[in-house]
Amino acid sequence: MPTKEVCCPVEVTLKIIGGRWKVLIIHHLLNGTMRFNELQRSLTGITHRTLSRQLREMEIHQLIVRNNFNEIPPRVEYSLSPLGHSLKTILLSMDEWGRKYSAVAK
Amino acid sequence: MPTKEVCCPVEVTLKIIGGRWKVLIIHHLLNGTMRFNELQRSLTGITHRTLSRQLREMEIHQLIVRNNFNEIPPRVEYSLSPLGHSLKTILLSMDEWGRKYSAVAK
DNA sequence: CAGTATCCCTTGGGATACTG
DNA sequence: CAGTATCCCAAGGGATACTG
Repeated sequence: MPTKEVCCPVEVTLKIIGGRWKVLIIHHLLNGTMRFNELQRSLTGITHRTLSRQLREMEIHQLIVRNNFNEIPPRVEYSLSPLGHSLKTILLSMDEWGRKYSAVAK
Repeated sequence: MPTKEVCCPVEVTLKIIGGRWKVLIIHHLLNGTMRFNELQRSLTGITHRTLSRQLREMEIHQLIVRNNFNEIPPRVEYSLSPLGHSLKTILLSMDEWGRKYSAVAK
């Protein structure tokens, strides 16, 4: 497999929301706009370097909107785009299944 | 982060179905029982070593049932457990979102 | 406050050869 | 047919220091 072709739509979605943090970031942004450090404090354990990269990827994938106020001290706000917000259904399904799994399996 | 604690149910689900192949395996098994080589032929590009490991993990997670007929030549069939089958909702949501994403974004 | 720049380490998964 | 055993590599992400 030289090129990792992704053919299936399910795979596309997994590519976009996969990884350690993205779903958590989306989860927090579902409640509204948040600033960078505010997000970092919510996502216990994430480094600002990682948060920075995750947010940029999600911005490129058009899931979130970055609003830089160009103030001193800096102020940048992140919010979900309509596309990002439309992931809510999947997140809810995953939340529900995760609870069931934790209750049923082991 | 010495221990990668997973607190959120959404994260639990992502842990279980994340990775390159699991959703595809589930997708194929939704149509019914399949044998090992049959699965490998369907999942273009996967090596038997990787398929073997993915299936074992999914068996441990109780998503699939492994049925070894103890015949010569060997015959092993894999099918979804009820728990595994209950992921169908999520897969469908992800499929739908993936299609929309591919149509909308870029 | 909101980031970049380096460096490093773990993990997922591929290639290939061998086995009951 | 249905695997296991070795070996290897790239990518994700953590730790830390620095910056506008």
